[in-house]
Amino acid sequence: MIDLKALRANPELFQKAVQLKGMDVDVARLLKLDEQRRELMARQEAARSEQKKLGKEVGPQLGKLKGQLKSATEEQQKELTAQVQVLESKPAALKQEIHELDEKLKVLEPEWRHLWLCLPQPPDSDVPIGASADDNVELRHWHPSWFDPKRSFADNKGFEPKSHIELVKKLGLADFERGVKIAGSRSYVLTGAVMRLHQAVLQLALQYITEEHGFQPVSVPVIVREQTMEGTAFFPHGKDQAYLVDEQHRGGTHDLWLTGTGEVSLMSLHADEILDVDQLPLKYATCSTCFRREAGAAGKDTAGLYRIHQFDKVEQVVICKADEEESRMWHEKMIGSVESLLQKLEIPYRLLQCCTGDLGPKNADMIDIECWMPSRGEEDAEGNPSGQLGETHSASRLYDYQCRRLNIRYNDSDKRAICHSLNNTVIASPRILIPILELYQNPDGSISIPTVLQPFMQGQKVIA
RNA sequence: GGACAGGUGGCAGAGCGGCUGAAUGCGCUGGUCUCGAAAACCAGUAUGGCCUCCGGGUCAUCGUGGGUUCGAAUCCCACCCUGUCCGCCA
Repeated sequence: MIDLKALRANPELFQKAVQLKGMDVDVARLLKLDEQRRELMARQEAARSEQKKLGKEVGPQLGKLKGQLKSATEEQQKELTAQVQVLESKPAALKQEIHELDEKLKVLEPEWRHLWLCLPQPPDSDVPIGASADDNVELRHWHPSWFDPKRSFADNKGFEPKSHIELVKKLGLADFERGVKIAGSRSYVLTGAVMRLHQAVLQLALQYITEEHGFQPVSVPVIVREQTMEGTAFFPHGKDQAYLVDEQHRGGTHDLWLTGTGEVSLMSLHADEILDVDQLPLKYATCSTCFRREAGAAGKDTAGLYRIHQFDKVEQVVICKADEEESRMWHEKMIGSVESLLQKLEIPYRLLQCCTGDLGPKNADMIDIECWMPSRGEEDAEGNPSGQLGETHSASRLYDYQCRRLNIRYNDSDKRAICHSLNNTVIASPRILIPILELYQNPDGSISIPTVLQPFMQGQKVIA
């Protein structure tokens, strides 16, 4: 959410932000509604002020007159009633005026508010301008010595790769058919060692981020109120992507929503709180099940574990002081910690600087990480895939955009300010199982378990 | 799911139609006193919006939303939340 004062002072900046992000928000209309709203409110306040003043003068007199009415003769009653009417006429007119202004505000406010909520965070000046993910810019890449994605899989490992789908099917450790039978498209069942591998990678990530990087582990709700989705700025823009728990339909008082990321609840922990500067930065991590409708992705990545409706994710957030340097520092730190985790897992990856068009409404800056997935990409004449990088991580910097909506503030000596927030994927599984399963496969279809994951799998070294 | 009780400032707690943005106590901040501290005493101490000639002005907020009234923390309705007991249950 944008500071309306900032919008009024510099509308061009926000007009440009809308354009850079390829969004459709009528900034001029918002400004106009904002002006109308303030004008109506000013008139209403003046009327209320008058009403209050008048009430204090007239009220006691009215009380007295009405008291006298009870014991008055018929003649006196007429006289007193007339006096009451005179006294009541002016406040009544004001009441009517206030009511009418109220009605006008009620008409105007929903649209005003919607536009305000839709107004995006301007991209940072150093974010490259671009229309879509195709314009994202590679920052750096890394790979372990034993696998260079510049060469083919066969060149690296001496045999042609199987996809993670083939591998787990052959091992009998995943069942997509039954997943679909139970829950519909993009559903899956993991079994045995692959289920344990899924748990292992999550455990490793949570332990790593909490113990080595000092993030506080928190277990949070994944079914939340609409205001929680709105406060974290996933709504209104991302409403299509969230599953609705339609409680009203069956007589409940309010609906609930399934969260698509642990960020929603982690960020909402301190909604409407005024923190002390000494409490900052707050560093939280959670492991939560994430639900995504994948609306608009029909026909895309339909097979396997890449694009699915339900997965688990270790997510980290930082709530810090309103300081650009500090925000940038945490962004770097979080990205660095994920890089080092991927290096422990020995997965080739690259960092992408997302361009303006790929940022989403709430981000000032976003860095994605893509991991090497041998089964993706074009197939050659023999049907062997080229391999391709696939998105597995995303690190966002939001300045005060999210905390303003959530109303998370802090006291610093005699100043009060809105906090900054950041969030980042530590690991999302099963998607991360794709590079792990495919890169660590052996010619016989067995899968070696990465060394760092073995302690989380009772020392098991191979899935066969 | 059933039956009660209750939601007021940082905390405790009064108020139950106008004098109440709110008594009192605690806490916190500053000051007096003191070699220093404690105690005592004095003063200050909610949040947000709008306007401002930057002195201030004004409105809203006593769980939330409606209503009654010239006027609501106070009366009425709905909802939310918390506590206690019973039932069910991972």
